[in-house]
Amino acid sequence: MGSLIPPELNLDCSLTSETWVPKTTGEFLAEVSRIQSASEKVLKLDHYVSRLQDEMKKIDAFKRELPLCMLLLNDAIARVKEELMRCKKSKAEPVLEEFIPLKKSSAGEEKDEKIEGGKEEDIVNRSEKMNWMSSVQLWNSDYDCYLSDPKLDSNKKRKEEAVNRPAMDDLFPSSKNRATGRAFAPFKGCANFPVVSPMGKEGRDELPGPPSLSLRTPEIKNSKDEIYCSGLSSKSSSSRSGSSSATNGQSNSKTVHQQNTARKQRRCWSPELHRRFVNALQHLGGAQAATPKQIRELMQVDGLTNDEVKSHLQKYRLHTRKVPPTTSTSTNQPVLLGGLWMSQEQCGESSKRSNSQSGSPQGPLHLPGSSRGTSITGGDSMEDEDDEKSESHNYLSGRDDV
DNA sequence: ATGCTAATAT
DNA sequence: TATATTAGCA
Repeated sequence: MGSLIPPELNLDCSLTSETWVPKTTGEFLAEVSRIQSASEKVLKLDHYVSRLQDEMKKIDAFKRELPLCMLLLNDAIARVKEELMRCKKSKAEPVLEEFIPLKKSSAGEEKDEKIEGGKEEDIVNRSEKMNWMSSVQLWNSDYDCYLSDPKLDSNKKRKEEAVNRPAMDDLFPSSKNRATGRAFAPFKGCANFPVVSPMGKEGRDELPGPPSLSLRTPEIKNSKDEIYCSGLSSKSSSSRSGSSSATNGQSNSKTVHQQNTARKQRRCWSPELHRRFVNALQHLGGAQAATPKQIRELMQVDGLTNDEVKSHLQKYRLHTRKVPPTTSTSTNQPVLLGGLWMSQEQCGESSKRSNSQSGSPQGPLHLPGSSRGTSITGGDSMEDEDDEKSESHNYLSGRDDV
């Protein structure tokens, strides 16, 4: 392989008389500026550019994860190239050399025109840059889609029956950070969309004002990061989202394999959702006593269906059965149960958010409950769930695993 | 409507 | 392969 590498890219330090010592772009430029010989400057700059490009190639594979690195690198390359150009120019007109201000700040515009004589490197560069740009874009849009219109798919997702369900869910930033990377993605985009109660389920309507939750099941997922769970969003707040039709020109059309069988999208039970569920369960007297319908009503989650609740309840029962809930007894083991269901929160599975403290900045989710209307403001930290805390419950230690 | 099982997707 | 969730049936 080495043979393929053009001399400029060769890392072998021996090529250069001196050992290559990494310098920051600023340092490097400053150093170069001290060089008198224009041709030497060009040489150095060129070399530096090569190195930068070489590194760029290396991290190319991780550009998604390292957008900032790419950016910095790109920026550095632009700066150096700019300088390179100046030098080359000045080489032509040596006289002006001293007048040339070395300004490093102007990274913005890059002129690709290379004087190298139109070597292919030039092309490479350019394409590389473009490439990078596009990838970033991709990334963004991708994400965007994800936020706003999951419907667009990405690779393989299952069917979208989504038709009547506006896409959306907001995600829990907290729980979402997956190692995969989009950690830094801006979540501001959380879409709470206007809730629609698709199913016209009776339930929640009766309750008073409600911050009922709108919860939609995720339309689709990317094979990779897919899992975004739906969060809860308050109905009232919604009203945005329209814009999201960002059907960015992604190549989403890729694999939309819609299955003929319109199978429902899996309901993602986010931690919050689950909390509500458990909460409701308690109000109703336990998993065994509660009925799906009642639970659903108590939960007041928009879009949640009886079937879903039923299913979840079933699973819940199974799990609790496995690990005998020593519930109220003082001996409760927070452990098992908690852990048990934690797993279920796959949605947020990797949600180990560093901030162990309050642990749940999740969303603004208030129980409608007039019962506990208090904590609106500080709502975040401690959940209002009185029950939950008092109960020693089992299960949800959802807040933090630390 | 609820509970259980089979089917199916992840 | 195991598990989670959905679909169907009683």
